[in-house]
Amino acid sequence: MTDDLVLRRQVCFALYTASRAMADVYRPILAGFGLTYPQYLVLLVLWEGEQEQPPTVSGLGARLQLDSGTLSPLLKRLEAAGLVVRRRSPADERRVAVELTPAGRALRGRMVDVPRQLAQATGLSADDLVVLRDTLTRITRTIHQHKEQQ
Amino acid sequence: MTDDLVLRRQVCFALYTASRAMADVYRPILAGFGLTYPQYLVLLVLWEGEQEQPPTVSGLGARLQLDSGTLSPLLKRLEAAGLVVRRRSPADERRVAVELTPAGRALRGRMVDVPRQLAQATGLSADDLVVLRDTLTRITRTIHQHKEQQ
DNA sequence: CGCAGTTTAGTTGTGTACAACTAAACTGCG
DNA sequence: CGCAGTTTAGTTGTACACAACTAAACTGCG
Repeated sequence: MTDDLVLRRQVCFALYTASRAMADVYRPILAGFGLTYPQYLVLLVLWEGEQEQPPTVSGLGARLQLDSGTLSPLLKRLEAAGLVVRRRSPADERRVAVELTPAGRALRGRMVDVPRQLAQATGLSADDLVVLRDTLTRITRTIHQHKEQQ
Repeated sequence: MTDDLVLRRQVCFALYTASRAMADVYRPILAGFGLTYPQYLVLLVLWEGEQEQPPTVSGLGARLQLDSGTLSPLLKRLEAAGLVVRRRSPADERRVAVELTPAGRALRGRMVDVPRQLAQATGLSADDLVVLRDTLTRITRTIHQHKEQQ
């Protein structure tokens, strides 16, 4: 059916628009901390792993589904902002460990309220957000699994 | 609770990742037609409005939630590809109408199978895709409505 | 040990996104 | 009519994304 080539029927359009609408909500909140949306995601990963070994660039990439072409300049900017340092691994000099600075660690404390602010700014209930998140996570996993099977 | 600052709990991350995973599925399919994902969305709008007046740049922007900073260079590339022409409105010379060329119209016929290919490539059922799309559309509308109320 | 093949981070080039700005064209009020 | 204010598309600058490539470092097989 040629009717399928209609904008409002496309899942891609729905996802694309929803993702940018959500980014619009985050942007002003994160701008208050001098961060972009992907930079915030990198910091979330680093804050999570505080007791473990600091992740490498490719480790961050595996977590966020981003390659070095995106992460290298992004990390350079986080380093310039004084939030992280990059250190070549002595054991394997191809690897670069990304570590939080004291300022990067301290930033977490100032951002604990961000998830609540976000939920408030979207006008969505906590339950709605949880259902949406879980649906999306399932969909993403399905796509990735299906890709690997080819 | 500081636990909220955990990657997998963030709706932004779920949306961001799902959107890019879906783009990964579309990319090779659209590349076969020499198109990017946003270029395809612009064509969907143009194909839909074939009997009406051709939309202006801002009309396309309203439909896709994109501004001239994004659309102007994108349309320039579609024009270079021979798929659209841009024409200053004689009645109001600020406006630029975006029209399909015969090649742009013909492309639709060659792309009728794309939605089916996509559904196949995601490994999701038609029902899953419909539910996802409707959930996302609802969420996006909620965010936009909430923003206007401020 | 030696070296082909792989892994890793970074660079380059293209194409979005979006904020801030510009310039041209229109509108309406006095 | 005249011009302040608005609308419209385009430009500039910054920051992702991602493909393709590069160079350095490691690995394992012969």
